[in-house]
Amino acid sequence: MDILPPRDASRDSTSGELPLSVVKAELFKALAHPARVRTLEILRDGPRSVGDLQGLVGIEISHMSQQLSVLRRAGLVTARREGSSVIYALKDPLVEELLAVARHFLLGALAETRNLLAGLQGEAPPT
Amino acid sequence: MDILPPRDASRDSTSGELPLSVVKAELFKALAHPARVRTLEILRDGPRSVGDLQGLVGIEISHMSQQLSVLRRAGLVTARREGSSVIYALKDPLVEELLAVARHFLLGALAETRNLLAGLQGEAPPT
DNA sequence: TGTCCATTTGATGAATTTATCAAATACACA
DNA sequence: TGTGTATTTGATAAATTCATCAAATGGACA
Repeated sequence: MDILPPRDASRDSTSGELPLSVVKAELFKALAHPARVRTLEILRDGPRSVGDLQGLVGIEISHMSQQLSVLRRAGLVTARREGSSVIYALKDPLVEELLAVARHFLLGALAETRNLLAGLQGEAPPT
Repeated sequence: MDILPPRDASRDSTSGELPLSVVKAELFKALAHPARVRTLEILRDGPRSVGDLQGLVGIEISHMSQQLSVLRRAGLVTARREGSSVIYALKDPLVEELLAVARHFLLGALAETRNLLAGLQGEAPPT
């Protein structure tokens, strides 16, 4: 991680946003895995037990539990115990909105070129 | 990365979204670093050269260039050469919206408890 | 052409994340 | 209490990302 220098407060966007950008990065980090995104997408349709999620996401149960703990720590989901199983749910409707905005952005990008993954454009800087 | 199993298409959210979740995760990965988030926040206020960004973000120039290449590959920013310098800009207004939604989510979470980083809650599953 | 400035690329070690396995914990129920 | 099911935790190797340095590239301009 970077060690931030004295800090240049000359611009507006530089003031008071240093910690926020770190926290935002943490949030995005929590979203930065296919299994976690899938999990949130599934939870959009309603609460689910760990076992259910595991089947739908298609990863090993202990891995599922680890991913859920990442989502929990980021405050993206809540968990409540129900009998012998634990039921997870989205914590905030803004999580759905975050996914929706991401989807719109990607669809827009796709409409224009098709290669976020293959990376044939946006690849090299202007020459 | 996970190797996805045959796939369970019994639920709606499971159909046709497997690749999208991977691409979304790529997008969030591109956002998952404080320097990159800062960079985008700065670019909200208008286009900037690499040198300017480097000063404002406060990381080494070659590191700055690397981070910009991550943002470029994710389609979050555009670059154009102007004389001897390269000017970066946000590519899509939805990038700003993504940051705004993230901020709202975090402010909401903060209002309720204060520990995404320290992780004193959302830490343990229900017992 | 040669030199300077701006930016990118490549190489590399350190740090972090991912995926897997084994073991622990929690609860239900006989 | 003991057994079975559900979930979490801990350990660990493999993969990825980060940060730093040195070298390469591109353009401006003398």
